[in-house]
Amino acid sequence: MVIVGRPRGFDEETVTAAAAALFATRAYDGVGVDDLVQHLGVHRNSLYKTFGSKRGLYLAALHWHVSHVLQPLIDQLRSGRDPEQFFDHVTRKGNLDLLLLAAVERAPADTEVAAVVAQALQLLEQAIDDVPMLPSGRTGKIALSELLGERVRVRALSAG
Amino acid sequence: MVIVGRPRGFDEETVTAAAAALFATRAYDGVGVDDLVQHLGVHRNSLYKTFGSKRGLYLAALHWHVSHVLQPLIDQLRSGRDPEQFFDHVTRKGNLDLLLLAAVERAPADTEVAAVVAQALQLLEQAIDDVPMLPSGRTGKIALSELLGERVRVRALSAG
DNA sequence: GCGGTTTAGGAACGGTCGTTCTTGACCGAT
DNA sequence: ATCGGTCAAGAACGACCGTTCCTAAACCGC
Repeated sequence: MVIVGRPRGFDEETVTAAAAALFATRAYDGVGVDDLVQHLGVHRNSLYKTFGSKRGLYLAALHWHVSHVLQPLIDQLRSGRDPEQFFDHVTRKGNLDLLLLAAVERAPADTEVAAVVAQALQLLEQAIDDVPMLPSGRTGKIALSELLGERVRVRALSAG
Repeated sequence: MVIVGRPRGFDEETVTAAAAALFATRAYDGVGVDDLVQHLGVHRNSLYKTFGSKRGLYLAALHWHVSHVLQPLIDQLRSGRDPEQFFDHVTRKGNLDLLLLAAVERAPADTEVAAVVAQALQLLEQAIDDVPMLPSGRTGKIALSELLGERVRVRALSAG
């Protein structure tokens, strides 16, 4: 495979990460392609050439979020050091927002999103379940629900 | 005040309830005025005459949901009988979905929605807090978070 | 009946959506 | 230098959005 033609002036992963940040703030339909073009600094044509469609970019951003944000947090939790910091990163900072929005808003309308969300939730649940010395009677499922709900509350109150 | 003119052919509260049901399934931007006209059986002009705008109808639906769905559930919980049924109505059935969507998706973009959501969450939290014989160490805040998160999980997995 | 008022029914509006097309600049290999 | 290819830039597309306007029908008080 020989590279031919003008090289692209943007880094695909950087753009994907920026898209993830944007999709984490507003609902899918609330983020226009114009917004993406403006915040990502990449032209429409390049976006469509690279990701195919707005949905393609969203799916790429969601996958990136799971593997480059959630997975490191999971790894950190599994390392056993500072489980409190995991809680903080997830609830206080917005590291769960894209997954949360995807679960609540997109998943019911997009089976592919639903599948990614389901897998991510499973990963999180399992990781929490494997934490030693979890208070008795508290499964990973319950602890994860508490995490998600806590973030819902914080997010809802953060505006106004 | 004397009534003059053709009487309306629909019940305002029935329409509001139907709108609430619709807004509970999809995101705000995902529900078009055409959808509302079709599912509610009321024509555009009447909707705009009655509620002013799509946002006005949404706010009416949200208020109705809080006072006619959540409040009765709260009252039932406070009555002390069958607290398990409260949990079931809220998580298994969709009785929390409109509030959940409003909290996650609308509240950050609409301060009036945020205010209604904040008050509703406060009501729920207080009601749970006042339940006697709550397991020690479990505040209403934590129990409500768990409720919300559980519903997020169920909702995300219900599609696909 | 009649006049006044409100609803019902659609057509129509400007704006914005996601997407595509057109044009020219750019780069690597020949 | 030239050709083949990709990229950048912006205009343009049809479709749909929320909203408004216009006309006819239905009802009340007189």
